[in-house]
Amino acid sequence: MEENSNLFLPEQVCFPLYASSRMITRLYQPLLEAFEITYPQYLVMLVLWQHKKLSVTELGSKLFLKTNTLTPLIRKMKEKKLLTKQRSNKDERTVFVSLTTKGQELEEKAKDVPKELIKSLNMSSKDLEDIRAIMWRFLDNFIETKES
Amino acid sequence: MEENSNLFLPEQVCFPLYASSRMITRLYQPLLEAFEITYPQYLVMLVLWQHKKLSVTELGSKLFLKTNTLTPLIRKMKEKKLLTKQRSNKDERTVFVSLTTKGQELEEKAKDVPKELIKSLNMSSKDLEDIRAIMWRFLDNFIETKES
DNA sequence: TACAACTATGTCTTGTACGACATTTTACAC
DNA sequence: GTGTAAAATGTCGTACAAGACATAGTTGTA
Repeated sequence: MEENSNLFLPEQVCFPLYASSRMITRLYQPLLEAFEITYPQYLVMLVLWQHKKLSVTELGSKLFLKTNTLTPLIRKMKEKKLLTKQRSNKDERTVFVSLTTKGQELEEKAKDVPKELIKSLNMSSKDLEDIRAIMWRFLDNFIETKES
Repeated sequence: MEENSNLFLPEQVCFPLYASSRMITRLYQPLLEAFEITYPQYLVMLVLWQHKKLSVTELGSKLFLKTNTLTPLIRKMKEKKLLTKQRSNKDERTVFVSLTTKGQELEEKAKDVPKELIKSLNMSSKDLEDIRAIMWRFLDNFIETKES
């Protein structure tokens, strides 16, 4: 009995995480619709609201995304006039990304998004805090391991 | 101070979950490479190993995927001779999916994947169990809420 | 029995992700 | 100084993921 119970879907650890992640992206959608941005684009905004000006690679290291994903993402956000690109003088390889006035103004307009999202998750405070702690623990360890 | 700390990336709950989910998919890759399947395709296999024969919609309800995602996924897996499609006699709208012999044989070959993956996650048993419990709690509640 | 509502599947389009690889620029060893 | 490795960005191809919508088949009901 139970010989292959490790192949049983409800026993899986990663599947519910994977599915939850997609469901959460769905929950963000109605909240971000008003600003005409997607969830990944919102994440880029979060980083830029905090750091003002970053290279594509720096942005990627914070979001765990490579440039081959970021380049088209940034292009679309540039088309929406949310940000601008500027090549570095010191190092011609580097491209800096920073917000336009429109992008900066979005911060104030979107300030209730996290609260609204948390509400729609309908999870206990303890579960939320546990998730946050465990997932960051995993990510921090993941980076370390990769850099060795 | 801290007026918009809720827009601070490290304070986010969903972002680390989103990023972790992607990193885990990367960790699965080397383990699934030998079987020439992707992680979403592996999830389909998990369901079929357990349930033998399902309609596309039933498969989708277990994986939280709609048919517009599953149809191309199933098509690729059919091309790989892992499964077959069969239209129902009772209800001509319904299409059943079931494994080929090759697909069934993969179960035995892939039986160590979960163990190997868990190892590569490098997380404590407690964290793993907490994640599993919390994420399933969220998903179960998510389904309920949607069905009302 | 019509026929409208519903259901199951699928197509089409848009938007991430990401591996493989190319290009340009910089840094570094000799 | 010069060639070579390394870094930063980007292109290309493949594979999900999901909204909008189309289509064929079924069901409930007037």
